[in-house]
Amino acid sequence: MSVGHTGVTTLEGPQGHEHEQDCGIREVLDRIGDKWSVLVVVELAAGVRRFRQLQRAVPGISQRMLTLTVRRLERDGLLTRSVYPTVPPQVEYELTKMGHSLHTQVRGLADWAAAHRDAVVESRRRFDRERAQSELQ
Amino acid sequence: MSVGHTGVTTLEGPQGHEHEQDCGIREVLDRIGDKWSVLVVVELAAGVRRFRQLQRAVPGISQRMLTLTVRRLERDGLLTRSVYPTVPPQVEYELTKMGHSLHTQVRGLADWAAAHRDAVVESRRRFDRERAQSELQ
DNA sequence: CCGTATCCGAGGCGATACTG
DNA sequence: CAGTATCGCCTCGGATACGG
Repeated sequence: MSVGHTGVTTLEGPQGHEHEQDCGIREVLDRIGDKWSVLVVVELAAGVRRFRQLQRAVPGISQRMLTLTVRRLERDGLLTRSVYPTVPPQVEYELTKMGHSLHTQVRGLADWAAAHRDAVVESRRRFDRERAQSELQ
Repeated sequence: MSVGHTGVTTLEGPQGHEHEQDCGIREVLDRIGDKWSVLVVVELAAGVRRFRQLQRAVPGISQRMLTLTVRRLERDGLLTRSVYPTVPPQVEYELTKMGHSLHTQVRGLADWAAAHRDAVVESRRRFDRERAQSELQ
């Protein structure tokens, strides 16, 4: 894998595909299927953000993961990173047009989740209950 | 965590959230953000499938992961599992109405991916090239 | 403030072997 | 055919410390 650069744990996201038989879905998931990307996109959809702002806006994220996440999104052309050589340094992140178009799709999923959350919860409850039943014998 | 049942490694998917500050997005990702769920949903969107059929349709998936994946989707009410006590046993999986509605959203993402794949690839190329540059000094 | 480097644990997932 | 049980790798990601 040609270890040439300074070893940022790899910017390539999850990792290499191999088969490619599906549609482009695996491709998307390998991009934004990780723990934080989507949340960052959503936050940035609301407007320009600085590093700290992002970190505060996305509750559990660590500094390391925020860095990795925005770098990958930048690499994919989903956001831009603007460095202002002030003191202290200041960096602004902003969604690109493509980033916003992705956000639209993500909104779709979020809306779906909101609309079906109750049904999912109820389904799980039933499933678990019935499962508990059959375990008594 | 009340280890009561037969230990299927947990059907709860990824694992428990904790903060909940975002929208319902983390929720969706915890459901279908794993390696296989979406691919199974997509395949089932085409029609009823049996276990083997699914496994063949989703190239890299192992027997274990297919089992876990369909169980979780069933638990969430996204698909139904019908067992026919024939010999040999025969089990059919079919998307529920809710499963199909999810599929619609997933299609949206897939279409987005298809529409922007080239742009993403190009963006990466540029990013990596420029990165290689600055590494020479 | 904005990163990067290193260490390390947790668990997702694959391989394999075994039941009904 | 459909599913379960074990085992172990390997990668993601959190904690921490340091640099510009």
